[in-house]
Amino acid sequence: MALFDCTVDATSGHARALTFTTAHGDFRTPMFMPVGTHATVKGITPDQLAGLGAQVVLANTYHLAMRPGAEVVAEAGGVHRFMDYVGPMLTDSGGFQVFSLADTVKLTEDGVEFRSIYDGSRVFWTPEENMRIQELIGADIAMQLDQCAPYPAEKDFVAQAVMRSHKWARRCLAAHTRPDQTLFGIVQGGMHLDLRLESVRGLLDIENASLAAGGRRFGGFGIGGYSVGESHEVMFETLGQVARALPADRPRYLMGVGNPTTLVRAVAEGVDMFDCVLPTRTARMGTAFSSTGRMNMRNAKFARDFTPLDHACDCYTCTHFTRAYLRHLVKQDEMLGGILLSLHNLHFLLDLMRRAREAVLADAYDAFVAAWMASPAAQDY
RNA sequence: GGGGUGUUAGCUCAGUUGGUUAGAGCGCCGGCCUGUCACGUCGGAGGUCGCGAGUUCAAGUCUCGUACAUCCCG
Repeated sequence: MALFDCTVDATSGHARALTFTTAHGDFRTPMFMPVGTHATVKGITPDQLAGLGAQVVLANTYHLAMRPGAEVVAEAGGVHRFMDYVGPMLTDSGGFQVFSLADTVKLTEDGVEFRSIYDGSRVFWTPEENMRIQELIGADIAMQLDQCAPYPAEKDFVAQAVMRSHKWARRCLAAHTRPDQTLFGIVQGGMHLDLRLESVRGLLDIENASLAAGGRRFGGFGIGGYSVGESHEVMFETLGQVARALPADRPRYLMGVGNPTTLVRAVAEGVDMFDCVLPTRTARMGTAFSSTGRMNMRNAKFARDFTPLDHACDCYTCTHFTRAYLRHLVKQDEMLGGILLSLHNLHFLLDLMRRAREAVLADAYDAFVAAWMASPAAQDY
């Protein structure tokens, strides 16, 4: 298969199983992508990521551009060689960070000006500059610079964010040249279905114009602007229609979502890819996903519980350590606690998506969802 | 034997010229975490202020006695 080809291996209802080709290997969906903001999935070595069956790993353009600098990563031979990860990688544009981290953001006709959280210096990003940085970092997939509206927000404001994201999408697509890297456009529009569908149409118009001019197309599409504080039900009111409005021959990536039940349900709506800090961040804070629901390993009830973390799990953590020991590590603030829980939580989501794919291939995804929703694991949704 | 100092939450300590339901840090218990500035964050329980007596409208705060700890001098 050629670079960035996407094959639909199977469908089951709206759920899909895709194979996508990159210069660092294929990845198969449905898929969860571990987040490694600073070119490291906190506490987890690349060997361990491979062992977990991770496919795509994320890094963040904002953070890497500020430290150590995109040029340093480029000098190292690109982000893969820099962190010694051999599989596919994706960089978020950092647009989310520009708006969520900086206290003062100045939008101009040409781009966005903000202050670096690292040293307070002024930074000005045009879509072209953002593409240049992401090409220097060198992930297999780059994300367009976009504006993610907060929630709740006035509809006019959300509409403006959609318009701005479209302008930036056009310029990103035009500026993107690296042959071994593909670019994903991003759908915005908050919780408004009309804006969402308008956003999808806008991206497809931009793509068609680009192709007509001999330019590139989007390798896939991010669905941004969800999981920003709204309830799950509010998201699901529009998510399926938005996902299915996107081209069926390319991956749909729901950005920032990592709740197990949300993943299971979103796949049923036609979403293919996810990323989230939830499994690793909550792990470092002492929380574990499990077949019986979330477990706060700081709880006193585990002090003398010498059974495995999750009896139904075969990850390294669950096959080697007891709840009492894990609680001890977490309570004692030992770094191994966060590492072992991160390994487990990542395995949990990675394995969940592997089984989801099996279900799609067997055209039994409805049953998979039903079984999940009826299980104790879905209780904390 | 004489003198000094101390005794307030599980631990280490704050507590104004005596004045409403005695505080902090840590610990303990629990919640949160969704395109990671996250070893973060929010909340909760827990003290008859060593003990006894007194002065006072009012004592953790003053007086006396006493127990314990600790230091110094014999």
